[in-house]
Amino acid sequence: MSESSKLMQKPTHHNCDTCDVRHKAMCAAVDAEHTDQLRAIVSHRDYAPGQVIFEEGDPADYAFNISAGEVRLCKLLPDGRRQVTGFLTPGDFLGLIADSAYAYGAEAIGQVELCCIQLSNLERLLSDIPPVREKLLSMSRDELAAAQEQMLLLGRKTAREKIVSFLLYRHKHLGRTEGDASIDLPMSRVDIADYLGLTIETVSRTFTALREEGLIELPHPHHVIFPNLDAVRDAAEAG
Amino acid sequence: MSESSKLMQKPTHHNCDTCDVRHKAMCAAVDAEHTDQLRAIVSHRDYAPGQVIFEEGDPADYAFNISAGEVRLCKLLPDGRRQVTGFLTPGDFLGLIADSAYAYGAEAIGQVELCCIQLSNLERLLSDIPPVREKLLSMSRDELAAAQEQMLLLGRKTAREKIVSFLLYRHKHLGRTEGDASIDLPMSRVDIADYLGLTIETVSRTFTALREEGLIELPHPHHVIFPNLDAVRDAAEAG
DNA sequence: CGAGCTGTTGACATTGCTCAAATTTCGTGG
DNA sequence: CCACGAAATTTGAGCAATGTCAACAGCTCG
Repeated sequence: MSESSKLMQKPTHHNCDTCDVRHKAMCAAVDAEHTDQLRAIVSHRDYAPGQVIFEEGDPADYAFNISAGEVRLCKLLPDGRRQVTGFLTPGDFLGLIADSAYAYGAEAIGQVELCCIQLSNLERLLSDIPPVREKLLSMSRDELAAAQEQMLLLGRKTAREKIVSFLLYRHKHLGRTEGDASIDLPMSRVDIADYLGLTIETVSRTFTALREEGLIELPHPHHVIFPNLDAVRDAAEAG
Repeated sequence: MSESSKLMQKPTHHNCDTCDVRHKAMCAAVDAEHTDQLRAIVSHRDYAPGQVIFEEGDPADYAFNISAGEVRLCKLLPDGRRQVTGFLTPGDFLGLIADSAYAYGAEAIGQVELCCIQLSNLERLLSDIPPVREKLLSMSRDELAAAQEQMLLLGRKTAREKIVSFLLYRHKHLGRTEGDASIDLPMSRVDIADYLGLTIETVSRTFTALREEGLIELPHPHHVIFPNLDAVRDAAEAG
């Protein structure tokens, strides 16, 4: 199924101590005393835009943490219809395993850096350092809550509400600085459509409609400015 | 928000040793030596059909295991639109917590029996018996994989495919005996519609269409017979 | 400068929704 | 066991949101 893993660029070693996302990632639960053990078992890999990290159903050998860039998770139907089940950002854990195979495919959106851990090593880490398992459990709890929220969006929100919810989510969780009322959308319209259960045309038309109403500005298809954040919040669920 | 928890019927004590679902539930990871500890902290409660177990946003004090019956998980939009994010069956864990509040509401579908554990006790159990944390992690992995699958269904499948996938899922996971090509649907059409992101009319019409095509028999709205399981499987994702 | 990709816009088709009414099921009491 | 009323389900007719197909525009890269 996947030659993809062989296409990975060659491993490079980075330093866990200076890792930008250490505080957000699973590794935050590794105390100073075990950092050597952690450093010994992780490696780093870079991916080019669009590159496949692994495909759904591939035998799972590694788990990953996102160090930089953004990753899309995809599930496919036999006829090619695609659902993007999530976008991962730095600090997120990557590698949901069901029956020792990946439960979704993962692809780099832009340039991506991953921190890789072989599963056998991860399991040893989990038994050696109880807080890591706790951290992982708490992270999957959060992920599950996010999945429930996404089901509500997919099943019951209108196209407009889907787009607005998506934009607000990005702003809330990935806003650069406190006062910055703007967000980047590194992914394509196809990715957004497949994430929200829409077509690219509907996504595009909805962006245009929101722009014409003055709810957003679109200086560039991948950058959104909110002139009035509260007005956008009103549009999210109030119909 | 919720007077519901006060409406619970009075706790009764059952025996963990004779528990029907012990092998499927979280408790399976509790070894014989710790069963006393387990028995000491669990209680049982019964719920009548339709009764609210807890609501989304309620402060979370208890976690549950389903002992008998079926439970629906619900999320609501301010205007009343509802998404059923899952149906839980005996052995399932209930009580996803985000920020010390329940992430969804839970309601009994038919008569339900729950095994209840106070969260503080559950946490003690988790630290005392490492395999329990492992089991819980593995259960939430499964749940997350199921959630991804449901996103694919909600975002990309047609009404017909949604219904067929739903029926096949029930058959695969809840079929009574090996050869039994029939399933029960204890929940209402409203529940099914809200689970699949459809309206009750569409659900009903789709059932009728499947019946007229001979793919299913409907001796009763809550019982489905599959005269030819393979034909149904073909209809699931092949468009 | 032209090819190709991504995004936008337009015209039309269709799935699934809305509103309304008929029918079946089910609980209750006689 | 049967009758009655309420609730759940099914069916019908028309409609609207969103999808499909097609053309066009803007940008990037060679």
